[in-house]
Amino acid sequence: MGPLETSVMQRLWAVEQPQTVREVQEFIAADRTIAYTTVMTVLDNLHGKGFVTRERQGRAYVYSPRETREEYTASLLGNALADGGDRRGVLMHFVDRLDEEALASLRQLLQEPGNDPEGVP
Amino acid sequence: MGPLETSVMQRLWAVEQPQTVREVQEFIAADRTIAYTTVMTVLDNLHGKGFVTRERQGRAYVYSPRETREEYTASLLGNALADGGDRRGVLMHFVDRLDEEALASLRQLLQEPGNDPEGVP
DNA sequence: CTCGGTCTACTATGGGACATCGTATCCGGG
DNA sequence: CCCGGATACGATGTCCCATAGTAGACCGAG
Repeated sequence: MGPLETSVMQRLWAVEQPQTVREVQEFIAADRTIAYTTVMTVLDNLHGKGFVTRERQGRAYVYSPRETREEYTASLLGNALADGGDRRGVLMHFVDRLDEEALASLRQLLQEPGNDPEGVP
Repeated sequence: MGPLETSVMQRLWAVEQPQTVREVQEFIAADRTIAYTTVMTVLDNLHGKGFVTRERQGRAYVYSPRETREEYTASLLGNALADGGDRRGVLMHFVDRLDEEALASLRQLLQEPGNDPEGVP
């Protein structure tokens, strides 16, 4: 995903409402000049790649992210872990580099019996 | 990192000894045709990007990965986590999708007091 | 019903990274 | 000194992303 595509996604993630091309364009245009059609093309590409969904509202499309930013990032982590070598080794280095805040989150998340407590069907 | 670069890295990771261009080329040539100079260029690029180190052995270079595959992957995870939104949210989805084996590894790694147990300065 | 503005669809162009390899050059051993 | 293998350098082709113009569709106001 390129930098402009990333900017667009971050805009979609930052607001709750689905956004029109115009809204996204105006947001990015606050920082730098960018043509309306450029943003439109990017949104169309993102739609083609399945990163966003869109729906007609009047004659315009409104775009929404398919996943939340956190879900998307979690997918990235999952994919990287899946084909990045020995998983235990990867996780070892990964937690080694986490700060205390992240470690605390992780410990808490792992204690909660999110899935099957001691799974007896 | 492109597909050929990935192949080359995986070869370097798969063996312990530093590899010459020739050795890497022969390995890849087992699957598909590839010119010696192509592999050389890729290794040179990887060196330029800091993914591998090299050292002269006679008149040839021998190449070694700078990091283990697991360290490298862990870096990817760390970077993705760092700029992927709310870290707690990301971690939540991440652990949600892990299988039991990975969860067990993580739990064990988090119990070991790797850094400061209940750090009192 | 027609005009004008807004939106989309299609097309095109340029840059950068990766893949690919040829040629020129260099160097050590026989 | 000369040869074979290695490196250095550079040239192309391809693909993706960024960028944007133009043409056509559509809707609301007179």
